[in-house]
Amino acid sequence: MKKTTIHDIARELNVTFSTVARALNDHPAISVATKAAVLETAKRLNYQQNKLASSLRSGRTNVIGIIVPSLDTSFFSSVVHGIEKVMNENGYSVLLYQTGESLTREQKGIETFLQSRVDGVLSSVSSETDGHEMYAQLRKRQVPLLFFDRAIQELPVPSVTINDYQGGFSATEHLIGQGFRRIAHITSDQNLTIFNERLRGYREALLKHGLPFQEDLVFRGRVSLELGKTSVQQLLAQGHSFDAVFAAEDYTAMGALQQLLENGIRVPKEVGVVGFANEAFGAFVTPSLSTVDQQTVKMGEETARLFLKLFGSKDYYGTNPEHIVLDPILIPRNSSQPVS
Amino acid sequence: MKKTTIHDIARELNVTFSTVARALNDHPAISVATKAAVLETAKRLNYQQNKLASSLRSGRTNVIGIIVPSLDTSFFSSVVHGIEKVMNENGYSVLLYQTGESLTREQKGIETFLQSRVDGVLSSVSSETDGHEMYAQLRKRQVPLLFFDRAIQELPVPSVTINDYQGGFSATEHLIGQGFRRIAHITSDQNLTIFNERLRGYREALLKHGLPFQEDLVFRGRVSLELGKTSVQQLLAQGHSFDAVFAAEDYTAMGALQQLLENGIRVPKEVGVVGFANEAFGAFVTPSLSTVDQQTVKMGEETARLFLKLFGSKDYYGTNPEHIVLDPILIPRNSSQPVS
DNA sequence: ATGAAAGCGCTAACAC
DNA sequence: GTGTTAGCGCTTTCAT
Repeated sequence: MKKTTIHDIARELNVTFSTVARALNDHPAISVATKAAVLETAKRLNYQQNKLASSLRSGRTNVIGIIVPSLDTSFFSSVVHGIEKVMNENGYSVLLYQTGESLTREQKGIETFLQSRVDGVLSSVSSETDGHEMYAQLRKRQVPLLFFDRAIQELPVPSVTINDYQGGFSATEHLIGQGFRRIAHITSDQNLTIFNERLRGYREALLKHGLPFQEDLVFRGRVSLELGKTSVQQLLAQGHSFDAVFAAEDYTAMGALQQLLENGIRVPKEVGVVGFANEAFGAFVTPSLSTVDQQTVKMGEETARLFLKLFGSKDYYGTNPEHIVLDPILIPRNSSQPVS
Repeated sequence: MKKTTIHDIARELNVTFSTVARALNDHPAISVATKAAVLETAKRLNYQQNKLASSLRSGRTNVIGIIVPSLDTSFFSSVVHGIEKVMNENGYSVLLYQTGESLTREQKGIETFLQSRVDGVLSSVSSETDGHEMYAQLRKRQVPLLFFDRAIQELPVPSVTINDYQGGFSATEHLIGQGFRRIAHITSDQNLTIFNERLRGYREALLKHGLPFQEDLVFRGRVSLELGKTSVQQLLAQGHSFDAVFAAEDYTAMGALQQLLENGIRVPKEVGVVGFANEAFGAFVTPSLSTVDQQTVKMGEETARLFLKLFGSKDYYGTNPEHIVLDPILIPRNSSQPVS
């Protein structure tokens, strides 16, 4: 089946193809009659506009590109869910690119997006310390860019993030409020702002309440169930006195929780545990895991909305970049509340 | 910054743009010298090929469209993860469309993909009983189509699914093997093949082992934690004698598990529970939840690979459609094993 | 090995 | 209100 073009419709109706084009794009200067006729014929001939041609000519694709480390995590898939939903409602299509935390692939993704002439790029970066140049490319070419969750701070680019500092702070303060005094922290060695900020929140909460910040209570590694377990093992083996664990990520918290229970330590009676991310399993485990919700879907929606708003304004890169910071929500559950 | 085109490069080197085009696509008939020069100049001028133009001309976009109900579920996001990974490795970009289980939006998604001239569509349908026509459109236009997980059986379209029948069968047989005899089943009222097949597997396993299939032990609704709870409540309230629950979905199984425990019923000692989907939480709850793994990432990868393979062959719709059926994997955990 | 020319299907500026 | 015209930036065929 040969594809129908506006020329086919035009021939059928004895008008020129530009009349057809106008009818299809409901241009103001078009008679009701021809418009109706064109629409009817278009439907009859099964016409589908060729967006390649229209984008090539008009310079707009109505496509945005999303860059994420991986969809195989509930966090990013849920953010992408939110982005796609809102963008789609506003007539945009979404190109997806996973980097697997690789800078090379991130590079390639941006290049592809550039070649596809996307109207914008929404990215959660793999590394904040590198990759400035490729993002500068986007700016040079005037392609709107927005960071979500993970931003390169040095770049003046709009962003939607959550207040990880506050998340770390309120998680820690919550533990303190529950009577815990010697709180260990398990975090990532990835040197991403999100983790550094959670750590900073942890530290500040301690200091605010007159508790010492001790480096030897901070454990780092690739956040995972495993890291949670080994950290607790070390804590125990090295005879550290501690009465709570705040892990910067839920799987890690889960590992800590499991290891504590395995060692016959009662949670939250003897040791309190708080995680971060509000993974689905937290509500179901015993004791249920206290955590910090990151409002993932909302982050996606806000990202899309901010993009749409800024894209509408004349000069995307002209004005001071807007930063939306979402408030994380502490979800106190049983693992951190010995009393209630 | 004005975008660089092959004409700019040509001008710079005093050759025609077609020479440049050839160099860029490394055409065989091109001198090593000019090719090097072109490549150097392209890099220097920051040239990025315009895929819109090239696709418009060549008729290939190297873009495929994916249609899923929602990314906000671990199942589909994980499948999409697998698809994108493989497609990307093979030089394709991925357009994403979420339907939210709405037929209208599915319709719109396909239309968008048609207009974007994607090289193929990979879809997990929202409804198997409707939407034949829009998928027929794709065929008419010779756009390769592949179903994954949820297929429309009546349509002769290649697909990658899992053997839900076997999943239901082995889950049920496992419970029987553990000594359970009166096994209730909780499933969806959505009338999707995947659920019907799990039910069929449940039924056949019962019959194979000389146990009666009883309609009043089958509960239907929107699969969810809630459904699991209410089903168990009904089971209990109506005084049904039962000693196990096989839920066609993990959250539902979790609800059942919670309700059982709330009623002081010991799991798996008194009642065994098996779910379906291998959600992350299953490994962490107490007792850990037996379930059936669906090999989500593998499904994505297989989907992509099958597409690539078929796309290579001359006549996509000519031959008999190939169906890949993955084997689900029973994951026995504590909730179903009173003995071990 | 390179050049010339046509055209993919559309948008948009300019006529009438 | 409709027609005419000129591209958007590339691929591809046919010459040379």
